[in-house]
Amino acid sequence: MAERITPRSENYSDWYVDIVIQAKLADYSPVKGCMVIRPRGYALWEHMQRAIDDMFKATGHVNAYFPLLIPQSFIQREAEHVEGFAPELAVVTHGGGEELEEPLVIRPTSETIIWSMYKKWIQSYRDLPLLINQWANVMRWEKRTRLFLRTTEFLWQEGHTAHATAREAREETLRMLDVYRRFAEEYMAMPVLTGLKTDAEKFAGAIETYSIEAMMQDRRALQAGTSHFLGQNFAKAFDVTFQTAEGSLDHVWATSWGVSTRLIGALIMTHSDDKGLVAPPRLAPTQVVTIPIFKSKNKAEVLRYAEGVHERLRGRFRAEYDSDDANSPGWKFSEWEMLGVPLRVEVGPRDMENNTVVLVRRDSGEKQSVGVEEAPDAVARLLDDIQTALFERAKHFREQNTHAIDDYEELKRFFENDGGFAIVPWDGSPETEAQVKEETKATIRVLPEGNEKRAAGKTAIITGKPARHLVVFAKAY
RNA sequence: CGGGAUGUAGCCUAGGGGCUAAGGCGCCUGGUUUGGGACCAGGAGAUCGGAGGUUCGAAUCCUCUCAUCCCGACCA
Repeated sequence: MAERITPRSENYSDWYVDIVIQAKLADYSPVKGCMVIRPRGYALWEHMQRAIDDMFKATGHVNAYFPLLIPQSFIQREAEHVEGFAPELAVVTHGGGEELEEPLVIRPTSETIIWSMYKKWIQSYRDLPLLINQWANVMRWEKRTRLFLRTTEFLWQEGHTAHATAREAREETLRMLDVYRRFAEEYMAMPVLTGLKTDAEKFAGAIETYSIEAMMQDRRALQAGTSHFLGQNFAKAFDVTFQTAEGSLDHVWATSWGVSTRLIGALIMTHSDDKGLVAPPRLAPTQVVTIPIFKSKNKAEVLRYAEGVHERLRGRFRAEYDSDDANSPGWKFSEWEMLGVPLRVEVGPRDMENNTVVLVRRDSGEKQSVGVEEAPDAVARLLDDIQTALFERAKHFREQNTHAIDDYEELKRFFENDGGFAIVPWDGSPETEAQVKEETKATIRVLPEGNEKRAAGKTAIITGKPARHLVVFAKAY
């Protein structure tokens, strides 16, 4: 058959690309590094957006929209920020057939334009906190792109908040990190580690960066969301001050946080198999597909019966019905498995006779027969079971591939072989971090909460000094 | 950005200076089928990734270029 998927064991990268293309999630565009998100991929994004957006609203945030184009000088206002982003900016130099007086950059992120506006909107502590999110596209000129994981243009949300105190801003940073963790676990069925990034890995312009990190099936880490405590860096760069209740003038404290269409890549690499996409039921574009199985002599009756089954399902679930008689049932089974539909309902003459349907799970292939009356409840129950099973399976996989390693030689061997997450005592020095990266390609993904206490009494790798942190090393995307 | 590989119909592949570019899958029409990727017959679909060059003649040789994949460098 034409739609062959490269097995994961043969070539993990090819497998990933095959899934994206053949599950019709995205396609290459004529422009290097850009991609078209196809309806099935975009539907995944829409379901993600809805869930995340609801969580933002529930935590007091509102949406707004800031422009795509930013004066080049804005990016240069914050020293670290300009250094971090300069190499990957796309710059507009001409408009209306004339060279622009000042070039405009296409936003790689919107801190600068947003803070230039916050300066106008914030005068008093009564204007704070300001909790704004935007859903937008951004552009970063990446040298090596991969569908969903790293593309030149991508879709994301970026929250930008302003607070009266450092404490409030820090709380916000952690609150949103927790929103991301909950979203990843509850909707994507993707377990994540959370924690602080090292200075080497943090956002350009942040004081502290936190992230959620997931383990893909090749045991590499994927940073799936970030939340930054920006301190007063941008407030100072854009001179955003407010008058306190006591009458003094102070710079505003800031956070920013984002997740992107990269989450779709994370979802694919967390759950899918050699038969195609496996989508968690809560986000799956189609949750259940009904496939009638008929012979020419009973076609009309079976179709009538199957349509009745579909009718029972479609109000309650994202349901499809595939009665096309150009393809055999077997072909359809494979096709819908490729597309990642969590549950298949097979309806044939035997079911019609018994007034039953057959339900088949995408994650396990397990089949069961239920009465047609109970089908909707059974579908609901199975979708929940699949959601839970996917999470548990991914969590088990991560645990199986997470090891505490105290010895540097052992750490090197670990990353030469299968790799995974290594919990390692670290002396806290950038030199040690750089040496490990140089020699093993693994980086510190996060410093988990409370790691300092657990590091007590341990000896750091390489230097043999007392460990200050117990950190997670992994090779990353 | 450096090294490697690959671009021939929607997809996969054959053809490596010479006649009308070949096959499989998919697609269209008709018929038979249908509980794990069905079958028969007929049909449509290609300026051989793009540009330039060499030649009487280029899918084939040369140069440049674009894209994708792999390995590295880079990557909040």
